[in-house]
Amino acid sequence: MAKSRKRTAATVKDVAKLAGVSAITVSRALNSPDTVSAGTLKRVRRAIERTGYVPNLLAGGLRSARSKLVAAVVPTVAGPVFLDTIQALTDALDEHGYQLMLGQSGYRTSREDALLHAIIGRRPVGMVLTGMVHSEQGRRRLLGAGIPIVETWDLAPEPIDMAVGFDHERIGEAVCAHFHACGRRRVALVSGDDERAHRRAKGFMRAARKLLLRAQVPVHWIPAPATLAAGREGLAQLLAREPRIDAVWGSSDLVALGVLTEAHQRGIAVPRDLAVVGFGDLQFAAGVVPAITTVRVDGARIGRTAAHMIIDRAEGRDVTAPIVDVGFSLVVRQSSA
Amino acid sequence: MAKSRKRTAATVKDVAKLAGVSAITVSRALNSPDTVSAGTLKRVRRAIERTGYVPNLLAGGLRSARSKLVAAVVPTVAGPVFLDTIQALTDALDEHGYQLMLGQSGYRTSREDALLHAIIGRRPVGMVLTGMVHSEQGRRRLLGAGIPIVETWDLAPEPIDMAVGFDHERIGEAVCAHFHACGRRRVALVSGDDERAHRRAKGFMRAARKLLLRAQVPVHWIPAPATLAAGREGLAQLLAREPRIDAVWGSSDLVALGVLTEAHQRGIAVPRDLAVVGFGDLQFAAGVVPAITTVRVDGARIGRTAAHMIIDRAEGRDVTAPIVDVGFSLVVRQSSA
DNA sequence: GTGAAAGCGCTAACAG
DNA sequence: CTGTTAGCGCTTTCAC
Repeated sequence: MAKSRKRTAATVKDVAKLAGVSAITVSRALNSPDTVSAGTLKRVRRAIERTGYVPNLLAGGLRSARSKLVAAVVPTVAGPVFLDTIQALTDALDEHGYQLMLGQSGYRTSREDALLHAIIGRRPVGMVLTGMVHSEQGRRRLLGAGIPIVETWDLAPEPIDMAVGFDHERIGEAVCAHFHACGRRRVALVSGDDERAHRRAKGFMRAARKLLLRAQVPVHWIPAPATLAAGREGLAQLLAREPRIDAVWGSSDLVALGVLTEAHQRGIAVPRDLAVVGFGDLQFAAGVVPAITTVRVDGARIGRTAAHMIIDRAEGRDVTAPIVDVGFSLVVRQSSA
Repeated sequence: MAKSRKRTAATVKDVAKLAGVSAITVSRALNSPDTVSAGTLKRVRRAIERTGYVPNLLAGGLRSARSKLVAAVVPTVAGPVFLDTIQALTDALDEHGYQLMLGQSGYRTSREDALLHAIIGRRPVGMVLTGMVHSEQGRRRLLGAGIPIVETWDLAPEPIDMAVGFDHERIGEAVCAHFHACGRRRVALVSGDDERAHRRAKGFMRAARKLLLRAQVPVHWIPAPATLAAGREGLAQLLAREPRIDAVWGSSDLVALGVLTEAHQRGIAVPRDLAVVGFGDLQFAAGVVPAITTVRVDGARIGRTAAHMIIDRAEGRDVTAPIVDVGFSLVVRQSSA
């Protein structure tokens, strides 16, 4: 073979030459096959097959200003919280020919800015944010990018653009109300100290004042990441301060499992002596003994909804409901009676 | 303002005009600041600030054929197995100014091909694959793309290009040897039926024949995703077939926790009557009671190593060790004595 | 140290 | 239904 076909990837021109048509016809055969005659289509397709041509979407995106790339930023992928959302997001995007670019902000504001810069430079058609954008410069950059933005996992009071999530404070209220309904009065919290957990705790405490007439709710704060061990430690610390607590809410099921484990070790009967509730409905929550009462949020729905919002806007359709509350459900199991 | 600066993003030209230099000088100020005089640099930087210019990396990548985009494909992100790898990968790439594009192959061969097509079209500088590429066409496409490829989580016998992972069969042997050392003879498996789990099971059985002189090891296969409930069911099924088993290996810690739970419910003492081992060293494994003996794999190291392999090759450096075995460790805890 | 011209691979716009 | 021309925004030459 005279020409080394290996050195550089095939382009529209190569395909066009082989098929005996012009470059634009190849482009059309790919992007709007019905505007091309059946015969030509067949010849182009064969040429594509032969050359192993894969269209350079960078070039196409540059010209058409449609990159079919959607960016998502999460604080961290490790930690099972955002998984369902990411999975559903990826799947929904994929179904429509879009691709996901993933970034981790890592709970640090410092890198947030550099990350946004790197992402915006790739001209995604939209962005999905989980966790707030903290810096003012960051918000300005995003606004300036002029692309659809969906904030998730939190119903921001003033979203940059669109939002799909739920009300963390109301979850706190609901859990407290559940404890109240179970006849618990000496409630306590073992909670992570990220922003969303804080808001859930805030809702819980507000309800505690109203329903349980308790001004003070003992809280043991744990640093990220929330682990089972932190849950065990949390219960131990709480009991040291308040031996008579009768209900504990953990900020994740992992924490709740830790509380359960520690209670078991100390011979504290759950739910008789201590009611325990978690958050997230992680895979093990329903299966352990006692099964963990928890709060379930439809993470997959959040991801799917976010994907469709971005795609709709990217393709020029209006998004009728730019703020979606997916709600939550309290799943009552054995650990709280 | 006469010209609407909002409608379309600022380009090099806008910045150049404002700074009173040519476009190429702006480019140089950004990509090789030391080739530009200090005064010019300052003026360009101010102009960038003022215009809110964010370089279009698509255009740059098109021209320079360097996209600074790395693609990763995992079967699924939900399921905590690949998380550490993805996290470390994202972080390591980010540190070097690279971005991650994430795809899910979803264990289905059908979509694998379309996914590869969509990815290659974006001309990433490299790809990280988790789980094998099954179709022949897929392998050809990858080879044809001519970019560095790292296969992870498995030491493929004949990697497409590079590989970083561990030997699943040897893990199976190690677990079986551990059971043997604990004096267990009537061993059994509760295993997922994906390819990697199969290989671990294969190694286990080979060792069982040698060490325990058992030709047959009872196995309960469970469909993906592996859940705690499946683990409970698994032990129940195994006991129905073989009431006298004294050791069970679950293909994930979640499955092992299910086995533990079911054992507890039936009054089977662990580890006295039944030794239980898991896989993955998930977050809860060390904290539950009894703590779960498990196999730990350094997922983060896999991700970091893969990232560096890709970056090295992308930047023209040689990768001295294109196949890296990160090994594994058996973490012995209370659930097996 | 700086600039002008050319072109990466593709598709929008306008013919025919 | 198909082709020609131009240009997306940047960076690689090659000049000065």
